[in-house]
Amino acid sequence: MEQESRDGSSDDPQDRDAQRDVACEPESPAAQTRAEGFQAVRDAHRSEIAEDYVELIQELIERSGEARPVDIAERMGVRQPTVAKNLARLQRDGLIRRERYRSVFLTGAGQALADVCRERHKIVVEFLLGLGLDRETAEQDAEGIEHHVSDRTLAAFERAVKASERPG
Amino acid sequence: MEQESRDGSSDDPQDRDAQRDVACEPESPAAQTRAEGFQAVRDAHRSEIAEDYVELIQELIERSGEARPVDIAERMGVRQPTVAKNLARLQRDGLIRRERYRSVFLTGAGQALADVCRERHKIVVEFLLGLGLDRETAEQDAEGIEHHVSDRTLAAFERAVKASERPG
DNA sequence: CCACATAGTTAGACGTGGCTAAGTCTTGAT
DNA sequence: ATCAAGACTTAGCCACGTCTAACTATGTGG
Repeated sequence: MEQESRDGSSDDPQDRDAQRDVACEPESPAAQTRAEGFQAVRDAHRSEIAEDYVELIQELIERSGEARPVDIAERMGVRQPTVAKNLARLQRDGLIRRERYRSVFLTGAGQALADVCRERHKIVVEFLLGLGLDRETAEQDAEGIEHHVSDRTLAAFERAVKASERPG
Repeated sequence: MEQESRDGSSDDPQDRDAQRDVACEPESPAAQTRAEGFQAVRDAHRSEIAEDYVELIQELIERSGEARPVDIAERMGVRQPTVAKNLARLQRDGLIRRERYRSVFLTGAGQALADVCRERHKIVVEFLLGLGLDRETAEQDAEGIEHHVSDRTLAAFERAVKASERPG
């Protein structure tokens, strides 16, 4: 999606900081790590919409037999043309299948992504509930948090949930 | 093919609305709440950049006496023109002060925002550390998570941190 | 069979947030 | 005092994700 021009090349355009001495320790390896963190957050943002949509589509299909753009729009809190554009991107990325004026269906890839997201969402919600939060807060915060939870952190959440489930 | 998979009846257009009514009563309140959640996430995204920048600017000023665009760019992992654009928006929004070809300074509002963000960041990191995560994972995940933590959830995190600090 | 309501699409605008290329300003060495 | 290097800006590109307005398709009912 973004520019792929910064991958395997030798000339690293990012470290022109050889002359930075006094201000911030030579070569600042901390800055490097930090930059990667921000990069990861930006990457996560790019997949958020896809994840939210496939998760919702899966749920709609299960609950009512089909996923109509108008229902997606209502639940996402956006207008229909917004849904149309986003669905076009999802289709381009091979996550959904559709025909004009018809409902939306998940491809194998879309289904797989939806499964992962649903599981992760469930863990995050249960974890937050375990912290003593009310269901609504847990659900809403999970919506934002779930896309930024690394595998390690998710595992830690799961551990905590399991631990509180059998407190003995 | 999938069109038939909704419930077995061929292409009866009537059961579409029938199912809809059953599955999610008109004007469904659940969908409403959900939509608000997604809206909140979108709102959070819009403030993320501002928060990350003021936090970083505050830190740079404290550690080296000034915040130069080139250093911001390095730590954010983006190019200088990107920083320039974002700083222009920050200035427009009254969070920073600057003159051409000079370093950046926080306004009162920017300082206040930075303080809040720093505190919140600290709580989230400590909370994640308390879960048994290594520092690097905690820092990186906190970067993504912190912008999506409601006051209630932050309070719950803080409680958990305090509880584990004095384990009894 | 036609008309109307609703679902879906298209076109076009706007702001964000990345990028490169190329220009301008500042500053420190000579 | 000059001049080169590095910091900063400008201009222009692109994709995303939102919107409104207006058009088209579908299908129900008179």
